[in-house]
Amino acid sequence: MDETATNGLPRPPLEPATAPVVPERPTLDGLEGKWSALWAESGTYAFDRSADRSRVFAIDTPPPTVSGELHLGHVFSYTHTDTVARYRRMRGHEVFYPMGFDDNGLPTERRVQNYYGVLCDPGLRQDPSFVVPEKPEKHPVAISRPDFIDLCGRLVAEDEKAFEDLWRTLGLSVDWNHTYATIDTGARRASQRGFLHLLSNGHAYSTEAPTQWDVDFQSAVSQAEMEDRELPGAYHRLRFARVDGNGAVEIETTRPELLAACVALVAHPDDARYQPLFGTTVVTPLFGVAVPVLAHELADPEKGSGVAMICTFGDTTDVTWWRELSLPTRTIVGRNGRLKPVVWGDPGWESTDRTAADQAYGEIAGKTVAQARSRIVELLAAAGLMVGEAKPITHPVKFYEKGDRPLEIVSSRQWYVRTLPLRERLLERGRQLQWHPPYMVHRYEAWVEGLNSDWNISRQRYFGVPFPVWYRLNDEGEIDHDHPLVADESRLPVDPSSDVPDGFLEEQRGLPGGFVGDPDVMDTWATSSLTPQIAGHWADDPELFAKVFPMDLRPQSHEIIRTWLFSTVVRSELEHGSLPWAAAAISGWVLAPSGKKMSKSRGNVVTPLPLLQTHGSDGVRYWAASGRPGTDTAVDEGQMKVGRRLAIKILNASRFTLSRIAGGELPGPDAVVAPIDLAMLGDLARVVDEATAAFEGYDYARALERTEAFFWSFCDDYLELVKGRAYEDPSQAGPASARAALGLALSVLLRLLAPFVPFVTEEAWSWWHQGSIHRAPWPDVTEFPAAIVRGTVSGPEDSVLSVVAGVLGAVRRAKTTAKRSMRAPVARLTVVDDPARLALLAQAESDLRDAGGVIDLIMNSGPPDVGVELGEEDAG
RNA sequence: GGGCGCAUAGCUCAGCUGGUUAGAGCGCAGCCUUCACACGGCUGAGGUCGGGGGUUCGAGUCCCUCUGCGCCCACCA
Repeated sequence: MDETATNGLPRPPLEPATAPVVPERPTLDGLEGKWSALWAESGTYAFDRSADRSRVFAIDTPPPTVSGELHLGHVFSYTHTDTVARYRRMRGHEVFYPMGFDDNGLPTERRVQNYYGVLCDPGLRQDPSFVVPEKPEKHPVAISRPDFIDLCGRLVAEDEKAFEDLWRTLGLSVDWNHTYATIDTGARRASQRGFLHLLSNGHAYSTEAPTQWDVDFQSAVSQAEMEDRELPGAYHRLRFARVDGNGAVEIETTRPELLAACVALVAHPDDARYQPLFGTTVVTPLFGVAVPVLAHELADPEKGSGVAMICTFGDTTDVTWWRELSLPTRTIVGRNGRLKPVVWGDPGWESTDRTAADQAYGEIAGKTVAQARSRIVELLAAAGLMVGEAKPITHPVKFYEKGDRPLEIVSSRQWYVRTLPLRERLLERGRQLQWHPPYMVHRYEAWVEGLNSDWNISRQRYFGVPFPVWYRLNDEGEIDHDHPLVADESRLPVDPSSDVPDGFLEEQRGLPGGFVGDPDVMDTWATSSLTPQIAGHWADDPELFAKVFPMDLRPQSHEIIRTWLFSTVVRSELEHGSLPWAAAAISGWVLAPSGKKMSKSRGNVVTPLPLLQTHGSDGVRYWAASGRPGTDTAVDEGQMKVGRRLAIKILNASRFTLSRIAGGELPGPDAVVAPIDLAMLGDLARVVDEATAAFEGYDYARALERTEAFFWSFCDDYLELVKGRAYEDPSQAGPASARAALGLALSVLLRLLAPFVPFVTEEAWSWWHQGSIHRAPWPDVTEFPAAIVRGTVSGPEDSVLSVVAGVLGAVRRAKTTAKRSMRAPVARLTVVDDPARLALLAQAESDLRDAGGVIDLIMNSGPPDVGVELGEEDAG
């Protein structure tokens, strides 16, 4: 049975059917528990690493964030991937389908702090006597980073168990021998190894630079983690006096509190109004700092008065101006979001009126940005330095996507990956990737083209992967950032807060002439950008990694194209010089039943477990698989009910079909000779072709739609038409044809449906087969009767089946109109049609008589019409 | 401001390279109960495809334009 399928891979063997053993009353109840346990026990989805590389289909499964619960969106998109995985497995691929858990990062860190009542102090040494607090203390206990990470690990282990249970209930065909967590040893090793390679190849660097900073989280934030929010603000018009005494320059600003950080004014070089001012000097109001008036193209003559004040740093434009115009640094906003103390008169803080400056600044020092803003406006107004009233506006302000207060730009030391020089190569890689749906490539391209800074990968947090580097301290105790001491790869993973660099002793930590560890951890994307390497055991199992990388498929949602997909492409390009996968399948979002996006703040998040219990896993999967690739889909319990009904129908139709073919040997495909049987199988063969083509393009929804439509017509019409004939003497050609066709159709249909409704198809399959349907071969045209293989069966337009089904429909309509039972006999059926169609009808005349209860059948040539005369029902 | 996507029966959506009277499911209405399935079956009534223009023998299906919705990006003066 080891045939080669059209994709060049050996087909899995199709076990011959066994004598059917069908339960009296089939039920969906308990199928999830029964089959998920059996699949686990028999390793149905275990990856065979001895498989040839060409057979491997590897999936870069998205690791869900473990903080909190899985929601229906997860069920939705993971089902999509699972249908593809199951299809690939049946087509002869050895599917590498791991599962990860994203437990690295801020959300986990916050939960641990609250759950255990602890705070991480990276300055502390690991305490060997540390015990897990039973209850959170009133005041948080400070603990070392290794102990903190240990607690994080404990907490997420519980979540991960719950996740795995849900995934098994849903029927994901994941290989549970291949799991990882983004904070586990393997992930830390891979992250640190990847980082060291970036460092040694010159792709990573650290520098002190203006950094987007969340003042609450006290951490840097990368471009990808930022979002705009519309916030009310106001334009304040301020007057800067010219030092030559020739009047004043008026500027407009939404951030008057940064006046003390002003380092220049700027206008567009072509702006005639300000050209005479370029090169002159003005003085800041209140603080009396002399600043130049400069020209730069980014200044917009249309905005405000056409002149902007450049502060260090109000926004990213300020950073650009500061860099390109080589301006001095005069920062006043601290990392805590409050205004830092400043001594006017010190170098860099020269003022024409030191006393006034001190007095004004004293009013705002120590205040938050928002508080300082109101106060400074009062001071300006009181001093008559504001022109007119503030003009309220609404404008976009940058936030950390998880943050509550606007980002500030502070100066700090960070690690960066050089992505800006890669733009062209990354665009090329984007074009090489197969996108499903194809238009999703635009999101990637827009992002790459819009990159305006290198990728900041360091975060000032604790629960994350530490940078595997230390720094020497000179004799004055100053840190030498330019010559990091790196860990040897064989030692990874290391934690520089507790591990010691080679050649040093723990006693030298923090002392002049000694060393300090890098205090930061990596951005969560710096780790998750390596999911193919982590899942494939790049750092510790090169043989496995060679089998699975580059992977075949990255499934993910569209909103993280700019983060996860992008960063994975970057890392793969820099580490391996290749794409990380051949294709990316982008799923849409699940919307609340109202059609709105689900979010915790809206309180419309739908949890999956009750739905799985109510509609069954197959029912929920059916709903999920009906959602087109890349399309946002609303939660629809109606669709789940339909899915459940389909599952029940599969059980009953299988049972019924098996009752017809039971008893005696099932004839092979070439026993199918009756025209109507061949017509049905011809239709089915086309469905196989369509479903296969759809799956090849990752269009699982289309595959399901075609298969399901056929299945219902199979039940409604074909089964009704042949159920009588199939019961007749099996040694006769007619009954043998029906039985062979029924057996083949059921086998093919169950296999076509298996990726979508794995539980019910496995159940029905088990009634007449050994082994799992999920390791059976995907249906193939070679299984069909030779007549169909050669394509001699006509299309659905004029098939025996379609003509007969049409007449059967007319008979049913007549019975319904007459309010009679479907079992009512038809005394006389008169079919008028053209001779060709009548000839087709004649080929299935006895099946039609059986199914319709037809006594007399008259066929006349003429304009199409069906006349039905109902008879009296037998008393008996 | 730029880009992408979507607008087809009451609802959720199919309709692939343009071709006979536009499809499905849900919902709705009616009918049929024990011989696969009431966790059911059968039948039916509902759209002229967001508006306008164009190409074509022919357009829901291609082009232009307008409108509405959603998303992504953009230098917050």
